[in-house]
Amino acid sequence: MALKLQQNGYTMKDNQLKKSSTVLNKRPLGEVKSSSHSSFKKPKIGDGSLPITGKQVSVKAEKEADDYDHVPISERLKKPISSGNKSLATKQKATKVVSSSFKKSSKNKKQVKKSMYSKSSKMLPSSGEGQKWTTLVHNGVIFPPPYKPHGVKMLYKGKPVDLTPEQEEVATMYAVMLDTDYMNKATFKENFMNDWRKILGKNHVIQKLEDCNFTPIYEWHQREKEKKKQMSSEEKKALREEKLKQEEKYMWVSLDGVKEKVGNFRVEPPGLFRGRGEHPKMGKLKKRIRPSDITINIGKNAPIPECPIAGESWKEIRHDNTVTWLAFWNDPINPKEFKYVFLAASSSLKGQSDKEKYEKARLLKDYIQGIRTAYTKDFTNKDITRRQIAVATYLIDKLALRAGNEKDDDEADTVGCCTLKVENVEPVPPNILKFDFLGKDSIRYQNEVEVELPVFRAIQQFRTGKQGGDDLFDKLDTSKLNAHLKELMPGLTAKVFRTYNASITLDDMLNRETKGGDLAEKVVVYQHANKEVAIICNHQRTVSKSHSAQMSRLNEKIDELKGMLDEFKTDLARAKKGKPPLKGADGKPKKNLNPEALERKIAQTTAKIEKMERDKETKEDLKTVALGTSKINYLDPRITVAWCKRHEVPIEKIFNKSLLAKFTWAMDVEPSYRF
DNA sequence: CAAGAGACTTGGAAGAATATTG
DNA sequence: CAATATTCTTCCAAGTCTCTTG
Repeated sequence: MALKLQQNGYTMKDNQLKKSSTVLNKRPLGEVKSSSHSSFKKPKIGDGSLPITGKQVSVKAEKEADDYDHVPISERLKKPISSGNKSLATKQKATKVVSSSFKKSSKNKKQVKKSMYSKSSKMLPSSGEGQKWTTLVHNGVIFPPPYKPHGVKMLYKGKPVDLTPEQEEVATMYAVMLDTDYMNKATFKENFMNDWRKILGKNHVIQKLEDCNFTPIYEWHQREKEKKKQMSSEEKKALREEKLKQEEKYMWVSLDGVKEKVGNFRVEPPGLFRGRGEHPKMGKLKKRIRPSDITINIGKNAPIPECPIAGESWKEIRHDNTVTWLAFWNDPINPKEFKYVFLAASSSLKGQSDKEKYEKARLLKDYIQGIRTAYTKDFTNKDITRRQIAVATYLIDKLALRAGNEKDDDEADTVGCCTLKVENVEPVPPNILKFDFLGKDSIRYQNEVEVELPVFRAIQQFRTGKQGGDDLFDKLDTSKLNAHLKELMPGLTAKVFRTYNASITLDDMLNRETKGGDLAEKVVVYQHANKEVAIICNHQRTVSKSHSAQMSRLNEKIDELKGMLDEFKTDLARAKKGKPPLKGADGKPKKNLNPEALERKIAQTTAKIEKMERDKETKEDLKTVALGTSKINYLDPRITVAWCKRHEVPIEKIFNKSLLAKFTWAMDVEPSYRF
């Protein structure tokens, strides 16, 4: 089994989370990197651009393997495993496991020769508490290119204005957003103008936004976009490769000697802050980040990345192996907060904690009965805090609400469970609760649920004597709630319920609803379960601009097919009597078909209509539901993998390339796995 | 224990790439 | 094969939760 997990050069022991209290220690490094596994670590490091010192890792760089990364999986499968290139062979193997449709897992278990690159000797199994890595080598971050002035003049009171490049840059940020909804937001415009004015200077010609006309710049930008689109695919490709070449060295790190992908190695470019919902800071200028804003975290013996901007230097270098970030800078919009550079989701570090997340959720399975019994009992506890904790936990469990931390006044006004306001929950006798609030990302949550009478009464009572804007749970916050949850189960927090409920729902539905049928039908079963979870978690998306047009086009097509069907039917009736078919709608005579042929046509058309009706229905059904978020964050991939194995569904039907990479750790699960 | 710093996961939208269709 | 629809990827905002400090 272990051999199959090499993509990231690591394996994980099953059941790292046992029911003991030690379980929740962050990363049992010793276990993860036990020497028996580490000898199979993908030895690929360096690639020549990562300057790895002998001290860091005693492995030679292997260049060739990299190009291989860009070969599609299907292509890779065709190539024979080259025994001459170890890293290539290893990689291939890992890929094969991922992409094969579980024909026979033992086939993939061919022994890999013990690698000379084994690092078991330096994998100190006793790595300390909270330690995330031993060696870390990377090249820092890449900066967006400096601003290139275009010289297109905007108008002020109808007259062209000269702007310095700095002023023009900010004007262009605004002009480019002329066709967005932000133009209808007074806050956005005001914040923008305040920040732009600082750059224009006090006595600039431009004083009022209302007198500005950005359309020349907007139109210039549209033309540029069009130009880019019209570029021949050959030079598009050349451009892409050029970019890739530049970024190549920033894309990878060597973590404990293993080559891993970086997530966001590009420093965020300057722009206007696009806050969601009614964010008080929307439109503010997000200033350019310079090297002197950036703190780098890197292994002690690794060379300090060269600062990519000549004459400038990093703010600080740290060697903190208790964290996973490679770099951070302060968010220019909210300087109290940080922007981190982390490894990609496909990295072992992320995979490791992802697995731990699901193991914790599975642990909740064993406690959930007791927890539910306990909070049900507490619905009527005479201690109001206990009562509020009970009801809040109930809502988090039953409705998959988020915890609801306190928010500052300079953020959008959204709520979660603990921050629900009286006006967000309306009790409708006898026992219905009507929820209506803005949650994360200002996504609206609207739901009417029937609840147990004690819950209903408790909510009524929490509301009495309060204003609409007052906290429903006035005795509660997330830290109190989580502190309580931790007493019920080690490591339990509010968000675990979301993971648990999402995954258990998937597992349950897949196992109840898979009834055989063909591949397509099974995929539909999966999508149906996926949709159910997305609804529970309130994962929404805005309906696409062209949705209604698409729907009416579908309707037209269906009508057209129905017309054809009618024609076939009359023709059939006539053919049975030996008469020729009527002329078609276009007036042209039709081929004289025999009744059997017409019967077939009718059957075909009927099937086509039915399929289109179904497609139409699912399309309408899913127009506001986002399936991706739950797939990425809430559904234990092992449920999916095991189900695919049991029902001979190729995993690629469910997971795309990135998900396959993200979930390598889940690929060798037993077909019998249940959440 | 309240507030704040810090680090990490989760989220929808926009843009890019790819597949489908007319 | 161009236009359109779908899917994937990137972007970065917005959450959760822990730990430290006073």
